Amino acid sequence: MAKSAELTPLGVASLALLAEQPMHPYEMYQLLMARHEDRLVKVRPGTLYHAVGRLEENGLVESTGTGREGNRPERTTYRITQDGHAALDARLQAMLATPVNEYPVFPHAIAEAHHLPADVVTGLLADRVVALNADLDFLVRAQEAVTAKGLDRKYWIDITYQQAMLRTEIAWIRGLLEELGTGQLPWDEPRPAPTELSNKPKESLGKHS
Amino acid sequence: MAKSAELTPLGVASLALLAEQPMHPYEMYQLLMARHEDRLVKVRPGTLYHAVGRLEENGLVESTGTGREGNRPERTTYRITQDGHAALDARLQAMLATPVNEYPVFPHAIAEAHHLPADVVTGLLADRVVALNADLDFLVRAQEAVTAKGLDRKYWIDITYQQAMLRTEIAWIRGLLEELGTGQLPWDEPRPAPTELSNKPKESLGKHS
DNA sequence: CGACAACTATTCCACGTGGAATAATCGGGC
DNA sequence: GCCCGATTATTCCACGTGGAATAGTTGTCG
Repeated sequence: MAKSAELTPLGVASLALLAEQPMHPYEMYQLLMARHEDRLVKVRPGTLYHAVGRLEENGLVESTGTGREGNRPERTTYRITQDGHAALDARLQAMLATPVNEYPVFPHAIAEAHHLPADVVTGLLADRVVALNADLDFLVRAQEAVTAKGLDRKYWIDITYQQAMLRTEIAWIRGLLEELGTGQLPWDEPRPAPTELSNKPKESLGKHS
Repeated sequence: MAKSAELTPLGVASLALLAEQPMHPYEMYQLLMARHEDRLVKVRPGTLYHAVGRLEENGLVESTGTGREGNRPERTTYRITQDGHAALDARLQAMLATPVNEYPVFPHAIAEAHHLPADVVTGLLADRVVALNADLDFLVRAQEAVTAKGLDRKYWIDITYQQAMLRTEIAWIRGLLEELGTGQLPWDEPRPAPTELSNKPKESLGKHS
């Protein structure tokens, strides 16, 4: 059990799988894919092995022997430990309770959008709305599929969350497009003063990182 | 001008600054901080120097001589190139038009939340709502401050976007808390079957990465 | 006027990720 | 019965990030 250093998202996903049942890494990969968890966590085979290796170094999982089937490379099966259960719970609690800024690119993009002319921006945003609608559609289908299957709702609440967020983004962009179209929101004027770097005290409004 | 390899967020921010005016890296750092752009982009002094160095390798910026003031370390001033302007525009357009999955942790957290008992989850979510409300408050203040200052609205539309998203998340969580409270959404039953890894064809619903 | 904190300015190292490389085996068509 | 592509299963390397380390310099409080 080395120093902890915070679980990565893939670490959490792996631990959660091992909490259900012992497995070898490739089986985790298959399960994650079969359950479409790659929509929630970035899953890359290479990264997965590293993630599990780290879990082992930190004593959160341990290998329960290595088996071989035919002439395939050796597979190491892992199981979760007591420490692993504790770490998983702790991390999950933190992820639920504490919002963190993850620096999504879209807000950054609109903040810098004034570098582009208004008509270009409207075109691009219209494209985005189309793409977002496709995503939303997909989520609605997914929800239908999963309800039809009778799967317990607590296993897919994230779908309703993503729908809600998507709908809001679409609505917000539509509003912006409207304002740009009617000229309510002026855009293409030249920028005022280039630099400012005065020495006003500036109350330091700290936020969570 | 080496191979392109896609601009990082900090690369975009740096380029955008140099599009206004030539500068040395530390000045960029100061400007980004003064403008509170670190709310939109992760800014770390170390990373900034690397980012600018890479921009130079790729021919997007070039140094316009190195000056020294007193006995301070040497400062290299950079300016944007033609290629730099093009790359910035291209990247901005892509960021605006194309939604990408950035794997935020909260959806992942709620998807795994069934590992925890219902009353714990409600407590954690209540905490999150408090924190989110504080964030929202902050953004409302920021908006007031910036309107009072008479700053052109196109420079802070991202604030209204973030408010909208925040409000939606809060509302969604409140809804979930309601359902958990009334027992409308059952939670604490034991999980049904552990593994499934059958071989159903499973239409491959591709999405943007 | 001396000490100490904060700012200026940059470099360096360890870590996690993504993607390619490897290699053997299985399934399907001709 | 043989070839080809997909699947199984894992390793390795290059890159970007975050945080610490460094070191001189300005401002401030007693």
